[in-house]
Amino acid sequence: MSLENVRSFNLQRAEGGICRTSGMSVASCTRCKVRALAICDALRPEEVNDLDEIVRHVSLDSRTTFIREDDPASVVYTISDGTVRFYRMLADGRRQIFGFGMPSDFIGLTSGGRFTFSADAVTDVALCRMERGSFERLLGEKPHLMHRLHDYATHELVLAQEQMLVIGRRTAAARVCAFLLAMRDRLARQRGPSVMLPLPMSRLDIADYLGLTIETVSRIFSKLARERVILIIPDGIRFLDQETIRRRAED
Amino acid sequence: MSLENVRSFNLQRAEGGICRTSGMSVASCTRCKVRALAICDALRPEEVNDLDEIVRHVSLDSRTTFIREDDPASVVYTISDGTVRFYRMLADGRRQIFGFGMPSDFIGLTSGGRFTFSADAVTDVALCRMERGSFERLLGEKPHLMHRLHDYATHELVLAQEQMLVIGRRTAAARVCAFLLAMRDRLARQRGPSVMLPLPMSRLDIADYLGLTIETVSRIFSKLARERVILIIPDGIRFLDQETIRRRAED
DNA sequence: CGCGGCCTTGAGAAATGTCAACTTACGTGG
DNA sequence: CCACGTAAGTTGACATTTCTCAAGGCCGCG
Repeated sequence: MSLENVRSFNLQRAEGGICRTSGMSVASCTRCKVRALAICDALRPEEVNDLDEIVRHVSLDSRTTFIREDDPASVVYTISDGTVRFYRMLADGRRQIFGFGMPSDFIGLTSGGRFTFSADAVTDVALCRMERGSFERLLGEKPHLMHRLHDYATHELVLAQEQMLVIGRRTAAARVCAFLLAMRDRLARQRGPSVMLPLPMSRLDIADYLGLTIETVSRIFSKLARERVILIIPDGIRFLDQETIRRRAED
Repeated sequence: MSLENVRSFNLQRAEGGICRTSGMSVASCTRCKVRALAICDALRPEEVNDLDEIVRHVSLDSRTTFIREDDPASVVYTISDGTVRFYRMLADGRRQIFGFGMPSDFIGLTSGGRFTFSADAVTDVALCRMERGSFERLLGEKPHLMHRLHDYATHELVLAQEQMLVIGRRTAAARVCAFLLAMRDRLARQRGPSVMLPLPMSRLDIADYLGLTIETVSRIFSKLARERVILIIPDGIRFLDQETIRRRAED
């Protein structure tokens, strides 16, 4: 391991902790395209107005860091568009990405009043921002929302445990294949099944999610492409032989 | 990686899914020693009777498997005594332990109606068992309990992410040191600080928790002992130089 | 006293990381 | 529109960590 693991992440800084508000941001939750998948779905149509009261729609440029580890967790978000990465870093620059947030994902499960992770926009991103106080008041009034949030947290826990298994006990090639399948399944739930898989995150992001180096990830992508299991296209891949990927994900 | 990763885990089987009921099992939640640390603490003293109505106290011999992956998640538990391991296994015998359950821990955060992990008693164990239906009814009646459970789930998620960082980005020695410190802190919350750390789980369990092999864990324990950083004692260790362990946990 | 389970240690193998060079893609300014 | 500069990705050669396999030690229990 190199002593100083210096890497340039080339990040923007979100001004004053809040991000520029986009022109699109006045849209109402009523017309939200991802509501059915988000925790907001727990509210009945007539309750959605209560959401509009506390939501501020914000847009972030790609590479913007909008949550920093140890920040007071005074806001929560729902992602309405784009991809986000959640991570922690070690003093020497090593980074572990905990997951990628996609539209409908909730951001704000924290313990002890502070964020235990940082978050950046991987692509341009649109978020619904709520003050934590307002959100918790709403939770108190709407048991269904509380219940839905708890289900979400539990699901995230199951995913985190699955990822522990992937990182702790699978070979490098299996991790990459498991990642591709998990991303495909996630996207399918949003937009239906497809052999095209957009991958907005970089190889370095994938490496830091899987506990590998960028070179190892790159070699495995190349090998899969050479064997005609996937086709590498700009910002994504196309699945050519899903059965082989499924098999490799087990190793 | 060996093709067949055969290991003998030497397990008992819990009869009929339920375990022998011990003589001690009639004790009431009112006198429970771990209630203050468990989610039950969310209930006011006069509400604890509602718990007694739905709790069955059960005892398990060490090595008993009492939850199997994919079982319908029809019960939940709180651990009142002993140590439990939670894990998933791959087809070839590789195992990832997600965590060790200790007194006051809740068991039953599941998504989709089935357990996504297995659980064994590491030591003899005492559990409070509740039918999931009864427990969820209670949750519905007691918003404070629901809130407390959600906090518990969120905390578990934060711990799982921390463990992802440990497994994905730390060296073998750092993983072992981080494990020792985490176990110490956890025990300290229960019984106050101590330089004595009992380790009821085997080296194999520790290896499967840290994504390492038993040999690697053993070598690191030996090295720490040779350097007088820890003292290895039967079923545990004694900390001799905590500063060094803290430093090593960062590598 | 002997057996089985767990732990330890050593030697060599394998997987993955490191370092360095090179290619490709893309946006910007001349 | 081209040329350049930068960031991202790829590939090769070599280093290192961790794993694998094998042997032996320790200890509690029948």
